[in-house]
Amino acid sequence: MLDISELSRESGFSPSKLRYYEEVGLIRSVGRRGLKRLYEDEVKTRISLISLAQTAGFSLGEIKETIGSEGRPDLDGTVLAAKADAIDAKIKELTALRDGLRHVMNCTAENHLDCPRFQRIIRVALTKKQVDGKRSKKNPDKGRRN
Amino acid sequence: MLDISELSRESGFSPSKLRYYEEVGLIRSVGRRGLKRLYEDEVKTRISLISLAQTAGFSLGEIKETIGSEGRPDLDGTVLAAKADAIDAKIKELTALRDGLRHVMNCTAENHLDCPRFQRIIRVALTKKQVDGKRSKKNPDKGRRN
DNA sequence: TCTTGACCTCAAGTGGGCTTGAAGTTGCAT
DNA sequence: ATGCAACTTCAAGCCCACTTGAGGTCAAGA
Repeated sequence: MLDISELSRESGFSPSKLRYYEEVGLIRSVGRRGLKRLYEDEVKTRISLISLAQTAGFSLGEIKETIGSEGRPDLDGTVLAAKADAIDAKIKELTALRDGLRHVMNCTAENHLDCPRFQRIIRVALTKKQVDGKRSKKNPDKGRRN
Repeated sequence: MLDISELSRESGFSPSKLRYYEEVGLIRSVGRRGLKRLYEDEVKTRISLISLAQTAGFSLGEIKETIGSEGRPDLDGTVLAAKADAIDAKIKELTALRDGLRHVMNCTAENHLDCPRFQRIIRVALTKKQVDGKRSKKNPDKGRRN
């Protein structure tokens, strides 16, 4: 059992952030000591998980949907699998990007965007993403979601 | 040379997004055909790069700072190296997260947050992050930036 | 008992990254 | 010459993830 300031100190999350997460149902407190919220130790793992998932680019909504509001809501296997696959895809993109940057560092081309090697690296990373495929016919300014 | 609708179609970025990027100096057009902006082909690579960098969690500001407003502003090697390292760190986190999720999928523990294997995976991912170290003394609600 | 300081709630504000909408301009086809 | 679709600008709006601020409450110590 920890209060909010302990949890904040140990997790590196500001108290306001912790309260906010509780408000949106990502974590929960299990009571009060006076006014102070009390958290179970478990919540530390939960917070770490949330932090990682955010790094992976998931929204709080997606995270909640994946890990549930309580610990239990038996994390649906297919959801988890989908997220794991999404992360895999992201890892590939990041790897390509990193390689691209490292290449640029010791590439002598004056304009790196013209460097064929660089372009290939970037393009390869995105062909995976191109599963997004095609969408709206015309393009009267509307469209896509990224 | 392409106009905005062609670029939009080929890149999957909405016209408004392209105009916005131009406004903030991430891309540039090289003239007009009538009213229409004209872009060089180079900008496609640039856009791909921006997209990847966003996936990696960088803000538009950071991206601009890294790849410059024009193609040239000779991408500072140390900045690039730092970004590459940051991406490496992120890859490690994502890998751990993915492994964690995959583990949960065929872990029989009723509450996965209690599963020691899972906890270890998560913890390992974050110890890398703990370079963030310590900060403010007290914790009167102020503090940190994540 | 009184103060103090760390917590509390709730509403409003912030910054990033765009999108939307109104009003105007343009080139091309009729 | 006229219409119209596809652009243009500019300001305002929106969603997300929080932070900030005002005003209130509590419990531990002087």
